[in-house]
Amino acid sequence: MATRDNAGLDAWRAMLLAYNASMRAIDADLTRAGNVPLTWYDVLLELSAAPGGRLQMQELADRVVLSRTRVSRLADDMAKAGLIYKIRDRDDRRVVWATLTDSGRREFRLTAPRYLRGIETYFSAHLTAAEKAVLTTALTKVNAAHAAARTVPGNEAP
Amino acid sequence: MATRDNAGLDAWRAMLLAYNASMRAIDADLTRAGNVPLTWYDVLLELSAAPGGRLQMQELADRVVLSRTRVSRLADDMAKAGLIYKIRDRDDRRVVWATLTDSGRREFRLTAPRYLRGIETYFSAHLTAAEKAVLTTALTKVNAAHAAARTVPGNEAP
DNA sequence: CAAGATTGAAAGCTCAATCTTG
DNA sequence: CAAGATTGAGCTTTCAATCTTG
Repeated sequence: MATRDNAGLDAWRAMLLAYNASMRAIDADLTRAGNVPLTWYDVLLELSAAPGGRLQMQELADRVVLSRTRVSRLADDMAKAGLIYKIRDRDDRRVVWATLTDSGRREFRLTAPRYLRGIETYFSAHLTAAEKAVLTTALTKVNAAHAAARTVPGNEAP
Repeated sequence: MATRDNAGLDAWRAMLLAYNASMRAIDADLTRAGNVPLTWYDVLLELSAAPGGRLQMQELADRVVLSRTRVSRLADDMAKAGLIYKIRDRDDRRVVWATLTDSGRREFRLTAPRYLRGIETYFSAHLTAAEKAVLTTALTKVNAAHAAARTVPGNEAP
């Protein structure tokens, strides 16, 4: 028994291990080099990509792989470090905008190459072009399914 | 600039998101159903697969994706819950064996189907057979590289 | 009351230091 | 002194409760 569809399990197991090993190696390199931690980098990245270099806390949390709560504290720390600043919206005073400062932009430009090199060294270097392509399309489908599930929850407790 | 080799970065990004979304969904299902947390399940799994249902703390930590420290505490909690027991080796009294109890085996058999169903639902279901195969071979290569790096560190500080 | 965001308490996880045995 | 394992301290992350505004 239990010999049915090992393919899915094998793929899952491989991803689990690859993700953890690569992530730890990349993060260790960044830390060793005195760069900002990966979580901070992720925030800088998303803000850099956003129009005006700013994003609502809500949106930021959705883009970064962290809980809303965590992003709130993270943003406070980064604001204290001068990489971003937080400001309330004029019209809807419930929303808060996290905005990149010049210092934040500088830090992002400084860290990005190291981060990209880490991905290359610890991950991409071991893959062929065809494999990269398949990984991207396949895992993007998985993500799409989860994103759809978030939009249509439908299974809360009453 | 920076338009070179987006393929590796895209694949990385897709894996990051897919891993997190799937993992959270699977874990949430397990928790909601009153099963043991994923970390406990992983320990049960590795012990089940090990000859005699037992493993040194060291070996266990290597197989599970957690630090040695964490596994030590985890094993204590699981022992307190009666799922495993810890016992010193007779010959080399430095090593400790974590051993599955009957209760632990039962819990594993109970949780396994749910876990496998979670992987299927939140991950495998979105992939073709060909994609699963490529994911497995590709990511296994990544893992092999990291395993090799661990065996031959060679880059410590003096 | 609902939505956006933050805070308090607690669990998860890791690093460095320590204990014990070979 | 080195290897196996644990412990203390501290950071990270989350859940539930709270505050504020629409």
